[in-house]
Amino acid sequence: MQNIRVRFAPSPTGFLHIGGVRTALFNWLFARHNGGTFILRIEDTDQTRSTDESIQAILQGMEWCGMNWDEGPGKDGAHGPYRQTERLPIYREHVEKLLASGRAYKCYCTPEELDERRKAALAQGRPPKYDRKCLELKTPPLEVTPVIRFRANTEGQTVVNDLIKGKVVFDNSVLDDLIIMRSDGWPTYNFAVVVDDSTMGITHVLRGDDHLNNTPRQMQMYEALGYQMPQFGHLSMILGSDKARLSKRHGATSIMQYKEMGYLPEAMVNYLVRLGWSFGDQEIFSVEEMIKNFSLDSISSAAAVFNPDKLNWINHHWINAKPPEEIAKLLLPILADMKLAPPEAVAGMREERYGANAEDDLWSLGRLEKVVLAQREKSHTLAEMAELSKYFFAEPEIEPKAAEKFLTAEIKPVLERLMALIEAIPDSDFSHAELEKVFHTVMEETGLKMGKVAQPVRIAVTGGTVSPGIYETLEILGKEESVKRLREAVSQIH
RNA sequence: GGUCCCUUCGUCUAGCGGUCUAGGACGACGGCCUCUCACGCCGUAAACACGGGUUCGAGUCCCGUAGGGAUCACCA
Repeated sequence: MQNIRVRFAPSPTGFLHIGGVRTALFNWLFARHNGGTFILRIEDTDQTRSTDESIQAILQGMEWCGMNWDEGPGKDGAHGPYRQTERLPIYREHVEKLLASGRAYKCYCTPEELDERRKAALAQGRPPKYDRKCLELKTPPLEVTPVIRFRANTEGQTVVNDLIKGKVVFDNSVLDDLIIMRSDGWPTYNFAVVVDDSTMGITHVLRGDDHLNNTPRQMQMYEALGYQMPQFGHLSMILGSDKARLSKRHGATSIMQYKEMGYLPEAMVNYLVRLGWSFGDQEIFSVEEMIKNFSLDSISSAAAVFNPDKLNWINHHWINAKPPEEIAKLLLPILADMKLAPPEAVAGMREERYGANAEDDLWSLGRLEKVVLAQREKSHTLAEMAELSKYFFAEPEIEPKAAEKFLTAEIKPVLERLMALIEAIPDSDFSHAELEKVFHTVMEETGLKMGKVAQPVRIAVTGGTVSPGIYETLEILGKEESVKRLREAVSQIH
């Protein structure tokens, strides 16, 4: 079998989009499954819209998702360069070839003229195709810098044997002579992709199905250039809840926004791979499982609606499946962003000195891990986990409604007794087991049930009615802090 | 508007002519568990867009219709 070479070719005109990530992912999985080569190419011929910032965002996004490229920016291969702006001589050379063979010609029509004629055609109900005015032009106007057009074959049909959509037939009469090089000397998309994909030895072009209509014209260029045709596969789009193409108004669309909201790359990739691809009834996939089982023929050809609820569920799964220590390391910067941890704590962690010493350090890795263990089953995102864990890192404010209901005069002596018993626990033995004994003692003495005792304590130490198990909560807070908060709460009861 | 693509529960999907009284998952609802919230477990409701063919037999093949999407730039 031939060595498979695929590519992801984003244009750096914004942030890396969720849809782009899925396209990249399918290419990457296809390459990895088949032991092929995955290439990252930057399509930045539109100088007015491309930015270096966007390139960085793309590289970051790819790296965060764990999609490594074999050739591309920072990874030179035999087929570079991998930025279109660095490939100008290659495009020029190919244009010359087409000009020489008569498959391309210069066109002196101005954008204004073209626009006018397009509108006129549309008004008369005719397709707005270029009229080939300049094809046989004898005396070119000197004051106009020409563009180069590809001379399309408008006879017969072009058949795309698409890997995903199946056989798609186009009448060549729908094609027109499109511009392949602009007056500023830069190639346009349809031409640049063909040149790049051929010269980079791409064997399979897997891209969004918004490109399906471009395929017949690109196929003609392969022919005209004498290049071997790759196989095409067109992936369906990702839609928003209203079935319109996913965009900002549906919420976050940049992959790095998801990182900031506390989604794990494992979850994003897992969610995205299941959007349009399936493997029996399996929902949860590790990257290894995806690579092992990935196949083009189980890709759906229908568009899929992006569902945040399911993403949350998958993220929840991976938060619980990943080692707590790693989650703890990811949680800390988020706490810092929320002003619940000092920047030094984050810096300390990066230096790996962190958590080695102080037991009383609120942000030690060990303590953070306990928080993770206590909160992860109720967290859909790391941001949510941080939000739920506020009271472990700062004094809580007690919710008035909860205080009114649970911190009553009747419960005051119970809390006082409990506090005394907690204080009597030796520092060295302040554990789940000892706390349990204390609670049971109080319950026996008072005849109260667990719920009657636990809930006031919970409110006293966390400020609210929701927290992990009360023993875990107190243990994480530590003896001193627990007693302090209880005392404070009791003193508020009159 | 032309061309192209798509159409199974609200959503992601299984299904590749008989095993479909259509399966799984998210979400919803109900219950169990329980110190709160969750998790977990059990259960319920929920779909083959419509109409014609082909066939002994169609969710599965073909053709229409409808609906949705994409595309028609000196953007990619």
